[in-house]
Amino acid sequence: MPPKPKTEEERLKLRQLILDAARELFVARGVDAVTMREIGRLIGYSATAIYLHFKDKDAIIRAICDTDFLALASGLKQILQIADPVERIVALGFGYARFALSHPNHYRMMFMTQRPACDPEISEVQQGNPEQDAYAQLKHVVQKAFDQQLFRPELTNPDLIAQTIWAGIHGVCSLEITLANDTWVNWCDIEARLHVMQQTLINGLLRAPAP
Amino acid sequence: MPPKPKTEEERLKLRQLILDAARELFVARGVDAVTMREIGRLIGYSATAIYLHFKDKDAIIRAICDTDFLALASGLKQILQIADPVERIVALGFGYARFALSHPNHYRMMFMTQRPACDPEISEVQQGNPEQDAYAQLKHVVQKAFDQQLFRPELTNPDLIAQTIWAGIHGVCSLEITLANDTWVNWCDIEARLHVMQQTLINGLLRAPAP
DNA sequence: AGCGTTAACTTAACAGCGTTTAATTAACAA
DNA sequence: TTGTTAATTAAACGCTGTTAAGTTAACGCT
Repeated sequence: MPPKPKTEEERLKLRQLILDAARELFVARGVDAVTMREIGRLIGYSATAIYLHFKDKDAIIRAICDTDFLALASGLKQILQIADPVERIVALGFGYARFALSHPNHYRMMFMTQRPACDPEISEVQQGNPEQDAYAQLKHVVQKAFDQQLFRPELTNPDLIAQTIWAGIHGVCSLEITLANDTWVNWCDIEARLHVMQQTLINGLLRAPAP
Repeated sequence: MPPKPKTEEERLKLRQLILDAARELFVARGVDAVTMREIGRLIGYSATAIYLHFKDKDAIIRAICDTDFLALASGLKQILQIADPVERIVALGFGYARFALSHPNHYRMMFMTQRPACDPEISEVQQGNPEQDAYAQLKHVVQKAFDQQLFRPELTNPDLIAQTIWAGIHGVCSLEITLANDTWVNWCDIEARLHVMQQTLINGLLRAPAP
């Protein structure tokens, strides 16, 4: 409604209000289907008011992604405490997949559309910090297993191993998200697909065959 | 420019002209960035002329996808003649990946955005025909290897195996397409990633360890 | 107290989008 | 020669993200 100098706290509160509304709409119907005017309407402001807090729509998306990268990493954090290195990798994969499949529109936004470069200057996520960066978690866990020489001897690059695991899980999840409702393919149950992928990655990467 | 009753042949020619122009633009800059007016301009017609041949933009996309599904399957067809069943699966994976990585915008259109349901009524691609359907090719090749009991005994569903292979290759390609320019991850060489994924799938799925 | 400045916010407007409607034009059939 | 009709376009609609130009109310200053 009316203009009144706001404290920094109030400004942040409105910023968060915008983010929450945008996230809610994005998650429900996808980024492209949501309009600025709609976000404004939901929080009781005009669309242009949003531009006082975000440069453009992409900035909102980036900010949400940032938060969600943190949320993803945070959700996986406890898995790092599993003792067995192999079990830990598998658990990380399942945790990641659960996130992807239960927040498909989030996941699409984060990993299935080229993000606007996610400027590290701006991003609050500390790249490489396993507390905040899910890829760093995976890499850390893979490195531990690598140090114990659990992988096949021809695999000499832990990064390559981590990226292969990621790609495998991501492949299952992203195909599910984009083509689940496609009649073209006679899809098997998603849980089964995920499980077989996990087993295949383990069997294919580890030195000793799984019990 | 002007109006003159056209033969069916001429109509098809213009239809194809539209498709070719649209494909060129789509491939170069992605579906979303290309406008109807732009397609029209490229072929020397107004934007609205397109609507005499296609219901809407989605219809163009569908038609192009259809053609490209055929092109993909056709490009992979010769691989089916490889004798060794394992070698054949690997070659199919590489062929598929080569298509994805050398036509990223095509691939994005075909496998990374939920297509408008690709009505089988309209589609000219014969679903399940290995001559025309790349997934049918994979399934066929996997089935052959399955019949020879090359896969691990716990893998009792050939569909599940095929879908795992697809997901693995797709995971590598789609991550590359969407996140290659992302500074977040310290990406290994794409060829290396692809190769390790192939090897992992083979090692992880096959009964006997690879030589 | 009154005046200017300024922050917060809105309305109006712009350029562009996909698409629809209405108008134009040229060739054919009668 | 006149209608009819197919091919095409220009104009318009409602939408988008975004910008420019107001409007309004609170504050600091004289």
